[in-house]
Amino acid sequence: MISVATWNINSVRLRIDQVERFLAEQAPDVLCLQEIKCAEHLFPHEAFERAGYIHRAVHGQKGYHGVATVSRIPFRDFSKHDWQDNGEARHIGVELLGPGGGVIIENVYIPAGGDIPDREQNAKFGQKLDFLGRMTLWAESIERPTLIVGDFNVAPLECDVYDHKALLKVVSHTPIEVETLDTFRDAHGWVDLGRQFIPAPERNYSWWSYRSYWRQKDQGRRLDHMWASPSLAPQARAHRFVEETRRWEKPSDHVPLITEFAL
DNA sequence: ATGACACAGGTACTGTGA
Repeated sequence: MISVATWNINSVRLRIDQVERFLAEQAPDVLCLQEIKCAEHLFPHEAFERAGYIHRAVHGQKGYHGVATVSRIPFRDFSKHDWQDNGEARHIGVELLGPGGGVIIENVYIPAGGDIPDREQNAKFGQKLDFLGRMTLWAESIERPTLIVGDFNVAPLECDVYDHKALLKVVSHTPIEVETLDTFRDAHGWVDLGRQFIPAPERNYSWWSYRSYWRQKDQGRRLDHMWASPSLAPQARAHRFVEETRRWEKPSDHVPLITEFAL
């Protein structure tokens, strides 16, 4: 059995103690982090080394964004895509060796997309849709069993937000984003493991704003996802959101997801 | 009602998140 986790940590240096606690308590074999917010030379390699996560692939960037995949089972660096073609560090892919050998794990941080859901008025929104468009072209040619995880910054289903009607014009839940994400899903037949194990319309939010009003009212969204290739999905045995981390002191605004595979 | 918070960089305040 292999377990894989994903977590938008919102600064890995600020929250390295929480990462260590999570690794000690949940013991995933692989952890994919987004928004590490540092260049690779400032990544806290020592803490992961001590915890037994001796295999690491870091695609960092000064100040913003940045992703990293750490593991106690061997992997090799597989790919770093720049689906915006602007130099931002939003993806890293690894290939598992040994247990789970041959499986590709893609760790992605899809752009948030700014405030206004209109590419004419807001270039960032267009960049988000174009990022998904380039991912779709890429997905059409995938030939390996693949798990893609991360902060997708889209809550696709009505039950993935606290108020569907109120959020139809809010970036992360607009119809054009959902359609664009659906097109990406269909390009490879990705299986949404979150909804395979926690079927709609059950609540399973992964993100709550830092603004206290939204937190107190449980106004969350499901922005983080784990999707498996059709050939890999049948091996998934369990899936959970570790919601308690959102109640830790000085938490990330996202919580981790974990999937266990019979590999 | 779309406000409220939090991070890095750098040391006042901006860019970013979503």
